[in-house]
Amino acid sequence: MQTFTFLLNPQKIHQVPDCSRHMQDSKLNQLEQRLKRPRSRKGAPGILDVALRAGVSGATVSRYFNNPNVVKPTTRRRIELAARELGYIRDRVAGALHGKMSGTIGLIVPTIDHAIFSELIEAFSSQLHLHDRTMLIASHNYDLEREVGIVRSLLERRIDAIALVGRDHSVAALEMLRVRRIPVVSLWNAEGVSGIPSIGTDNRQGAIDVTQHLINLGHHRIALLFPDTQFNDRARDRKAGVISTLAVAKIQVPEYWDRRCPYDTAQAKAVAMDMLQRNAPSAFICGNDIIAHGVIHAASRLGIRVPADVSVVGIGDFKGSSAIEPPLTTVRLPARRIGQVAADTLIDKVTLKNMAQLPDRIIPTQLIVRESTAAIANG
Amino acid sequence: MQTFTFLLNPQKIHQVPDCSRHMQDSKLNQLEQRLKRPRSRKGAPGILDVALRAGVSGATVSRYFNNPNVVKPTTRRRIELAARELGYIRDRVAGALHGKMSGTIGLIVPTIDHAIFSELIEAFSSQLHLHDRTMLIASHNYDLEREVGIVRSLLERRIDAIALVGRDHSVAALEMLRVRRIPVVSLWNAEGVSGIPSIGTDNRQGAIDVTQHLINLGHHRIALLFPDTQFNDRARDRKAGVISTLAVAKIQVPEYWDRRCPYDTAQAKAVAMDMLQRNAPSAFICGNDIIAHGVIHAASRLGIRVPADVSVVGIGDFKGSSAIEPPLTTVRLPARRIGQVAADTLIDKVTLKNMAQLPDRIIPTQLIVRESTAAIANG
DNA sequence: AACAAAAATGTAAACGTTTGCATTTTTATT
DNA sequence: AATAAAAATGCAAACGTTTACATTTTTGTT
Repeated sequence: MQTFTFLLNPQKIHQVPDCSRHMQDSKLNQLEQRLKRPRSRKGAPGILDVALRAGVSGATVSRYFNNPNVVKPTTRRRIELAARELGYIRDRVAGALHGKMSGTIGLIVPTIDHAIFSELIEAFSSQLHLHDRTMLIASHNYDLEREVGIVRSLLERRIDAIALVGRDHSVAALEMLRVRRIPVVSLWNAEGVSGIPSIGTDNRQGAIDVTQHLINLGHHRIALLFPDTQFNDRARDRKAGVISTLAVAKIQVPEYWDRRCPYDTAQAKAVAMDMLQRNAPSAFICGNDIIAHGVIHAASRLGIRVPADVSVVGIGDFKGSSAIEPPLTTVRLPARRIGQVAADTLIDKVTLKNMAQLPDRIIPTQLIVRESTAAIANG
Repeated sequence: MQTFTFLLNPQKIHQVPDCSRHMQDSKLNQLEQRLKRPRSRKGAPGILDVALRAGVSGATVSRYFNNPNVVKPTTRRRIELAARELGYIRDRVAGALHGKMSGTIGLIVPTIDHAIFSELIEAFSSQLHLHDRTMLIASHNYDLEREVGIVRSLLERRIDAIALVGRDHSVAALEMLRVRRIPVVSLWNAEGVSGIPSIGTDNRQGAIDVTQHLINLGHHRIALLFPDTQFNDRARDRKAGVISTLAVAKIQVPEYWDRRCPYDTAQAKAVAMDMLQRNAPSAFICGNDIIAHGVIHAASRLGIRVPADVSVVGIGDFKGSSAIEPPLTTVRLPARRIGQVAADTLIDKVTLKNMAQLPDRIIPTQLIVRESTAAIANG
């Protein structure tokens, strides 16, 4: 609620921007310029305006902003006052030019518009803001070619560090980052890629947990509904976990129960309805909660009771999974935590210049048993 | 998939940029440094390295990147080659310093982790990328104080323009933007704030449409489930639309059917269960789809049929609203379109420097009648 | 072939900070 | 009070581009 007073000197005089040898004029002009108007672009005051007003040199003002305690308290107050009166805002761009950090950190996600990533993004962004950093974010829609362009674009903006979601990345992008020694972390997966530390969760383990849960309940007629695993390492890991666990229990999934399904509730619902009407399994394992929601809706539409007639598990514990009817048994992925840890890690790396390779951080998943699963009646 | 070869020319000789008298050591160091590594920060080549390799001046290289068709095709190719060989990446920070646009545009949203905003964000971001711009995004969680800090922070990063979601903004923030003549648009609402053009949708009209739909079906025992309207102008507009439409139809909403409900399916479910068990209305109007989902789940849990026993409408047409059982009658808000138009508008304003006040853009809503509403049996 | 006009390129001064070094002021020590 | 040491400040050269303006090269015309 503080009031800024923007002092604009009305009788601005601008002389010719004389750029030639004989410096006499030039020097004078410069001086004049500085006296007459709040110099610098767009009428915004610069560090020198503040300095002038506070009766110190620009260097001192700069120091005041970067390391206040090296300037004398008296001076400090004068600068503070001057800055406030002029409505001064630092220009980090100019600062960054000088080899300083830009204060921006990049985040590349497959897509922003996705329940689980938006949680991650929000957490990452908030954590950065807490430390006076800004986030540059971009999405590539699972297109590694685009990822290269995005990395380049972020590099052009001098990001100090970058977080990449997923394990599959374009070699060119990684190489650009390596050459420039930009700290990188890989998010979401347990194990990272060559030389890139990862902060993530064990997707495989999460999948194992829900599968085992179903097996424990006596299910063996189990259907799988997973997204395309080719360009999605999360889905790949999860499905692998499911398959291996089922194998241990000697459960085979016939081909017509192993269906591919995009990340979309409506489409999942359609696929599930089809399956439920023909040859219904006793349980569905879904690649993520969004798909699981579709299955539950499909059952609801067909009057098939969950969990009495069919059990459903998801992976993710998205918003809404606890509220759906019946509440969904799933495995919680610590999206917020990952975002937060990622931000902290990168800030650390940047400020401490600690180039030591960090160990991977695995943040555990958690099986959440709700009401969409039950033991089969005739075990 | 192309391979970059990073050719580092070891025996580069550069003349001493002699600045100052007694530079002996320093001079040596500098020279040494330049011999040892491809000059400039972090081992990344600069525009001058490219120029040297291509046998032209830095100016020409700069021109090549900013306006290729002013350099002769022959030269163009040489520069292109040199840049590729060195793995050169432009430094927009340095460019921006020169008064050029920074190429970044800000977006401030109440929260990123929100179905409808993340759609908006994704669209905005994609559109910017299409035009080689980058998005700086931040969220303030409905805290106007924080908004000031965020605006300042974005300004420090020299954003070229900014989009603000909502109509309520801190005066200080707006003033900072005004002084620096940063193009601003206000998103989401039909009418903007003083002097700020808006790109949005008529929330009021959307609310009127769903309400009228319900009235047409013969409902008059109607309950309202809205978020707190104090810091949320969208919710405020919507509720106002509902109330006025009901008033025209001479329908009163008793206080116990006018309930406040946060933006959360689980909590909406709880509130709705309570209402359905005591004194059930014949229809629910929900402030947004998320809340409507909660109501539908509540009914499902209690064995109350939708729409046979109770009708439910939402506002928003979020992902999942078409797949829920029963599919939700709601009004579609053109989030993606708003994001896209916003991006285009701001880019236009920045590049054309067209400071003429733009007219507000109202993108229409659309009533989507699905299966969660029905005429009441005993009209 | 000579010349003017147009196109391409080079030169060097900005852009708004930061920071090493030099200088001044303050504080502590005798 | 004189001096050394420490703290505070000032000076001016970076940082890596862009862009007037000057200069050179190319093109077109006769």
